[in-house]
Formats: sequence, C-alpha cells, structure tokens
Amino acid sequence: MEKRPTLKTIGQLAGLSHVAVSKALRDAPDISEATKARVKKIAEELGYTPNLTARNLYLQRSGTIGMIVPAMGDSTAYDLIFNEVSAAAAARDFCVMLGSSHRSLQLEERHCRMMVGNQVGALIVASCTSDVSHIKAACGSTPVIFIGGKTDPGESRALLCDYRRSGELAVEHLTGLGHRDIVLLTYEPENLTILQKEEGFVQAMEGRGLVPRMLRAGSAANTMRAGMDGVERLLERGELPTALWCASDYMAIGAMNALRLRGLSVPGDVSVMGHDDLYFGLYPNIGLTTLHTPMAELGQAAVQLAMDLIEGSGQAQLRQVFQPSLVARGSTGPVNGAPSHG
Amino acid sequence: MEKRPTLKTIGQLAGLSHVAVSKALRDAPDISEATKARVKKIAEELGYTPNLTARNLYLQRSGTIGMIVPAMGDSTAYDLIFNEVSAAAAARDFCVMLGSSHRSLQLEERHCRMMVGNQVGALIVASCTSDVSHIKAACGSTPVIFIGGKTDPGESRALLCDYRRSGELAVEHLTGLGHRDIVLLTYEPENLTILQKEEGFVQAMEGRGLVPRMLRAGSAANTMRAGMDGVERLLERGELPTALWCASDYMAIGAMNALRLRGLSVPGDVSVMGHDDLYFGLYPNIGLTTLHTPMAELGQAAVQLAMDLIEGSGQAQLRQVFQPSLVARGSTGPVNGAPSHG
DNA sequence: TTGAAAGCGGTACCAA
DNA sequence: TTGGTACCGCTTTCAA
Repeated sequence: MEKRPTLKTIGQLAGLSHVAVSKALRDAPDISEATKARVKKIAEELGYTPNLTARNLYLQRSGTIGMIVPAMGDSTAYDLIFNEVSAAAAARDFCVMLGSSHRSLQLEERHCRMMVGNQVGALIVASCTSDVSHIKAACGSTPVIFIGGKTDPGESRALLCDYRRSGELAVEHLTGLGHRDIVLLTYEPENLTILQKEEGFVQAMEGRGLVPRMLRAGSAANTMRAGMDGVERLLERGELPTALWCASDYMAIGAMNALRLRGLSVPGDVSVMGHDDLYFGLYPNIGLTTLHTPMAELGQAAVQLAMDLIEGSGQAQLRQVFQPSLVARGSTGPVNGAPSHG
Repeated sequence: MEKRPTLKTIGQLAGLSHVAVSKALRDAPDISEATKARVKKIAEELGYTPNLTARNLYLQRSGTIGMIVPAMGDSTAYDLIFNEVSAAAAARDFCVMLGSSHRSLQLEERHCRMMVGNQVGALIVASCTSDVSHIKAACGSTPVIFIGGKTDPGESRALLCDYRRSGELAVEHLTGLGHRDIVLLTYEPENLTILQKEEGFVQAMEGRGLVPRMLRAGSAANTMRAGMDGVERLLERGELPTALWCASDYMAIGAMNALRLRGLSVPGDVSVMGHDDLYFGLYPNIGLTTLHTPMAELGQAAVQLAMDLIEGSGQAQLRQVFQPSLVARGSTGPVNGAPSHG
C-alpha cells in the first residue's frame, strides 16, 4: 500500500523542484525538451497520476457533477438518463457522483450535502417530492437542475417533458385510425405527469368533439397490475372501448395481458397504446405502439446545462421542454381491424 | 454566483482566525462555549459547508469510492447493486462516483483514470471483458474489486456468484417434482456465468443418473428472443421436455410466451424455471419460479470490502462467493400436473 | 482559550 | 531555462 507518487516524488528522482516537474508534464514552453523527456519517463515508470482534487482546489474548479435519483431501475428511466449523463460528462473530463435516495427525504438531503461538500460543480436532481426546499437549502450556491416527474412546473432550472403533448399525439394517432371511443387508463397521480397526460387527453378529445373517458386503476408502485385491473373493471362494466391509451408501457403490457386472457385480440378487438418507450424490447413478438420520450437527449442536455452553469456563461438554457414522439408498432390498428396474430 | 463561504469568511465576521473557527465547528475542547455558539450561528446563517476535498487532501483520506459498469439497466442487475452500494456508502459518509463504460474498453479505462485522479479510495468494477489488464494499469495502487459475469474466477479481489450451485438447485427442485427429462436453455456464452450454469447442470443431472440436455439459442443481447427461439427449435424437433431451466428470467419469460402461443400450459404441460429473480415483478399473473442471486448483499459486501481496503485493515475478505437460493412460484409443478390458469 | 506556522498536492507569478 | 514563493481550504501541532 505504498503512497501514490506526487510531483515532489518525481522531482526528487529527477533532481528538480516539483514546480519544474509540473511544468514539464504539462508541456510548458519554458522547459527544455531534454528535461521534459526525462521527467515524463520517470512519471511513466512511477505510474504517476495527478491529484485532480488538489489541482481543482487551487484552480477553484470542479471536476465532478452530482446526480440524485429516487432509485435506479425499478421501472424508472433514470438508468437510461444516467448512461447518457455519464458519457456526456466523461467527454468533458467530468466524473459523476450518483446517489440513490431510496425515496427518502433524509437520504436525499444527505446526498446533497455530501456531494456539495465534495465540491460537485452542479447537481442534477430527480426529487422524490415536489417540495424541494430541503434540497435548495442543502445545496446553497451550488446550482441544481431538476428533472423527473415530481418537478414543479414553475421551477426555474428544470428539464421537463411535455406530457400534454403526449395526450394530443395519442388522440391524433388513434382518431387517425378511426377510433372515437378511447379510454385513458391512468393510476393514482403521485406525479404531476399523470395529471398532464390527463389534461392533454381531455383537451385533444374535446377539441375533436369526442367524449374523453378516463379510468384510474391502481398506483405507480405496480402499473402493470394497474393495467390489468383497469381492463378487468372496464370489462365488468361492459364499457370496453375500441382503443386504450395507457399512461405507461408497463400498464399497456398489463392491459394487453388482461385482454388476451379474456380471448380478445390486440389490435383486432382493442388497440392499445403505451407511454415512455422503455420496455417494448421485452416483447419481441408484440410491438407496442407507444410515445417515445427523449431520455437520452434529456441526459445530454442536463450535462450541457450543468457545464453552462459551472462556467457561469450567461446563455444557459435554464428551462427546456422535451417533446414526445409517436412510435407506431403493431398494437394499434384501424377500428374493426383484422384479428392480430397475438 | 457568490463564492462559497470558507472558514476564513466566518473568521472575519466573527473576529477570529480560521483556525479557531475550524475548532469551534468541530467542538474542540479548547474553545469556549460562548465562542462556539457565536461561530456556529454565523456558519448557519452563511450556509457554510466544509470543503471536504480540502479536508481530505490534508488528511490523506478519501471520501469517495468509484464504481464502473458496462451499462445501467439494459437487463443487467447493476441498478439493483448500485442502489445498495449507494446506501451503504452514504451510511459511511462516502459518495459514489459511477461510470457507464457503454461496453467500450476505452471508456472503461478512461473512467478508471478519471476516478483515480479524483482520489477515489477504491473502485468496484464490472468489467466488459475478462482481460482486465488495462484496468489494473489505469488504477495503479488504488484497490479494485471485481464483480459481474466477466470476472476471471482466479481474480484475487472479487465478489462472485456460485452459478454451479444454481445448476444443482435447479435440478434438485425439478427432480423433486418428478421431472427426469429436463432441458437447460442457454445462449452464446459471452460470460463465464453461462458455462458455470452448464457445468453445474450437467454435474447435477449425471449425479442423479439422468441425461443432461442443453440447447444454446441466441445471444445475450436479447435473451427473451433466445428463449422463444429455443422453445421453437425444441418443438420443431419434437424434443420438448417436461421441464425447462432457462439461464435468465428474460429467457424464461420468452420461453413461456412461446409455449403459450402454441397452446401449451405452464406448468401443466411444461414447467419453466428462470435465473436471477429480477423481472418476475413484470408478470403479476404468472409467478416465475427462479433462482435468486443476492445482489443487494453483494452490493453491501462490495462497500464493506472497499472500506476495509481503504483502511488497510488486514482482515478484508478479498474473495467472496454468494450463493443462489430457490424461489418457488407458480411456473413449476409436478410432472403431469394439472393445467395452470396461465 | 486562542492563533501562528506548517503541510496536504497541485498551479501561477516572478525573480534568478 | 529553472526554481522560490505564495496560495487554494482545511487540520494538526505547538507556542503565546
């Protein structure tokens, strides 16, 4: 467990001061080529790596950004977003500190404090509540960028998705296929996203002179179950529509399951649409028509915004709204369509 | 964008030296209570947070550990492991730097170098190849703990899962239900884990005087597809067994799909088992019998080992092997069992 | 009870 | 072309 070599270590071996070594390694113009070569050789042999925290301490910079999420995986999209954040940060020589708050306010705040203490230049936070006063207090002057479904729409630094637009796109697609009887299946609105989808749906339906029907079944904790329950309830009441739009892909998968268990075909008897475009890969035999939310782009934009805030450049795009797009696969079809193979 | 307050800032306001402030905030015994109270009040008002990198620089400590994975999500278990690592690290006042290598050797090495430069005390790496020489070179004297399916079994610091034992458990469970004709469905062995499952399966079957049958169908890139293809091939050849053990849960879900599409019932006609216990939640109506791998425990153990290595305590458990356990749900049943509801 | 000095590993500035 | 000195923010040691 020998100590890591420092500039001084190298200097001693080379018979130079640590200052000269520092310059030599950074190819300063005022060091002879011979010395540079000698110094670099020694550094190489010793496996020298500069202590970036010391460098950043002096330069008053940060080489890291932080990210805090309620949980990785667990049917969220934060894994996708993180992969992009990691790549975009690495491209700018930044490391990412990531924390899982396990949906605990205390842990969320703790992560904030620890990361701020560890000098992250900026923080990307998917909070577990809409009230983020504890986060802002913990972060002090460190800039915070909010993402995720809990984000207050009035938040000044936030990357959002336009879920009202999702409603418009869903209705546009389904009515384009001739559907007029459409039900939106949602769950208990823990996030604002659900309310926004509902709003967009109602507005789009009414704008076309159609009657919007909605059903909230179950909770965010298990939306596949909620999708199945929703279909069961509609069947019991004899109120099955010709098309279902589900608030999540999991929910849509659950709905399709329930329909098939009752011997109904998708999209032959009922068209089914989802939202998020995260899980279609699970079903190689059933392409789910869904609304893609550009999580990769969001991750990249978050890093770009973080960098702008760190550099204090005035032209940072503080608020950005990302638009969903339709991904038409096989689970939707014309009214009275042919029975599917599924 | 005013600068973060430092000990000196507080000292000026309090009419004290930064040293006295440092002591006061840490409740040193040689500072009067009155001064402490005054200093703490000012620190509070300013929203002071200590610069942990400066502290650690002086103390020659590290407040961070690093973790590098091929990708978060994407049908891996690293999201689960990370959630535990994050919690266990936070409990010890450590932040976690996480990097996604996107299965690129270059990016993997880059993450290593950046994290080592940023003074992580230890690194937990799920490498994207079994040859990890580039990682070791990049890490120098920073201790590395290897996890994941690519880990060389001979690696000295590694947390592994006993996939041979999985084979034994699967065969034990299925033969206990009366099955004698069992097929192991795997895919192209990119990871050593597949080979180990195969070995364990063969040994367990032969130990019971049974003939082990195996089929490799498809690749790790889409194991659900592979599961479906495997079943199709068995059906074409008329070689369907009474029980199928699949190398992953995704694969098992694909296999069940394919069986049901052909009008066969699970477990009535064929029992199906998976491996990993990651995705059963997706199927509320079909409990998948599978082998649980203790990823949460593995994550906690990784952090514990990291701490031991950082502290240089001699009693670190350098190699640990985690055992799978059976999770019996509804997808397996006795031979000639009653038709299922699925 | 308080503070001055030194040092952690870097970099910038200026003198030799 | 080189190296000394000062400094980033913090803690420890030792003297006042």
